[in-house]
Amino acid sequence: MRGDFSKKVYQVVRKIPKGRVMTYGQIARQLGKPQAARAVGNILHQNTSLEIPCHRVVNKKGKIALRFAFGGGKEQKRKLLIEGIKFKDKIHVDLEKSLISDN
DNA sequence: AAAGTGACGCATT
DNA sequence: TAATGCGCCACTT
Repeated sequence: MRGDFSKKVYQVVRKIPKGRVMTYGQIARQLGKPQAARAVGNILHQNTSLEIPCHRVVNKKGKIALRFAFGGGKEQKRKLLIEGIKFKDKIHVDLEKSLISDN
């Protein structure tokens, strides 16, 4: 986590409440860089810190990260289920229920 | 310093 | 509706 952008990303991710999720794009937009969704994912991928609830970040379709840092997507899913987040299928969370609104 | 990478997302087929 | 293409951007080599 060298750059400023990383810090901002972590800052936002830390604020995601338990039981809710955000998309990479939302985070990018919230940081004023609507085109940086991919970079956000990249940064979270590198993140190994357990302090940051990066499991609460999914892509726009609600798909979890299959190559999650520890234990792959199954670990991410496990964490989300523990928080009560509902899944539409094996790899997609139910965004209608848990996605944080943009405003 | 240039080129490669990918936990993305939108447009186009 | 599913596949593919491709621009984007922080980070690593």
